[in-house]
Amino acid sequence: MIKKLDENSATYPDHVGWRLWAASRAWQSAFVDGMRAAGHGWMTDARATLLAHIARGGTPQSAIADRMGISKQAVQQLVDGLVADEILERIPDPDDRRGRIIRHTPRGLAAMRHADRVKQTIEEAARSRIGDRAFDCMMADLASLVDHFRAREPG
Amino acid sequence: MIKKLDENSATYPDHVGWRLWAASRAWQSAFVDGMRAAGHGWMTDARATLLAHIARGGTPQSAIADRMGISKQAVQQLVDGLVADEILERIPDPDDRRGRIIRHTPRGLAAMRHADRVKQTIEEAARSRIGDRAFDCMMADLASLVDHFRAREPG
DNA sequence: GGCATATCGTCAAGATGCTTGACTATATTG
DNA sequence: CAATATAGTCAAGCATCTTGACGATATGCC
Repeated sequence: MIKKLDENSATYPDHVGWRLWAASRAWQSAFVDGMRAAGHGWMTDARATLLAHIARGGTPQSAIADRMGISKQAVQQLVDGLVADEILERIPDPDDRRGRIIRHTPRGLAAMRHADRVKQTIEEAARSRIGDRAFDCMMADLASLVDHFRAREPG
Repeated sequence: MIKKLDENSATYPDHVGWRLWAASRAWQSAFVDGMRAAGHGWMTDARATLLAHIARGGTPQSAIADRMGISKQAVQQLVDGLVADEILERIPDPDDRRGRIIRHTPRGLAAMRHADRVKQTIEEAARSRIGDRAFDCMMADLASLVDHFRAREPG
């Protein structure tokens, strides 16, 4: 069994990176827990991240790898699993006969609708905790930060 | 070879969780890249996270697992590797004969001093990108958020 | 003191998520 | 048409994390 993060502070380092890590991890953990509690026992951190990179209308498999920053083979394996669980399906790309479009199955779409509700619940709780203004400010700052890092790390 | 995150936006989902994930991942990636470029080729994401949870004076091994939110066995394996690379060392805990204190070796301390500079460089760039006020605001908001999630997920 | 129970570190085995390398089929470019 | 690049796949392997079991030590209660 794994204990959750505790708060007894000593002289531990603290900086943006740590806080981002902790917040991101906590968010993801809350989401996966919420989905599992709602009957989606197949959800994992990696799958949640992958699913967050698939547009509702479908996304070329190679685009997923690019957006996630992992290898195409890793995407393939993740997608293989989700196809086996009937969450995703591969259809031929009409514009490129080499390619495949990854899109949600009906079951996957239902799960995504559920995921939206779970996310909304988590977000509303967080929003009411730190306040609307601070929350919106943080959202904007995070977006700038992401853009900043992207610019610094060229292909 | 892995491509970095790209920015061609379609109708992809966007929410706090995604931004936190992207920012956290980018920060960690920048840190690891910076350390490796500085000759610390042994640095990885998981090691960086672990090292961020060890106080300069040393930390009981079990406390690391608690703070990181992973199993004590996972911590052991990570520490094993860092001990083998002479970054960390285990010494007996004077207050608990079952326990061990994990602390930095001289080589580890040197690496940590270097890490501080790398972090500072990354942070300063980010700070100048989004502005001091927004940055400080975000730091505070992230701290609230982390506290919030911790409160929601009891041991 | 003595016993029940919990915790610390460890060994072992296994699952997951990622990597690189090699290969085929198709696109693109000149 | 030839050269080169890209999409997806198969295979093998490594890093990270998990659960289960165990001995040694602490802690709490009688």
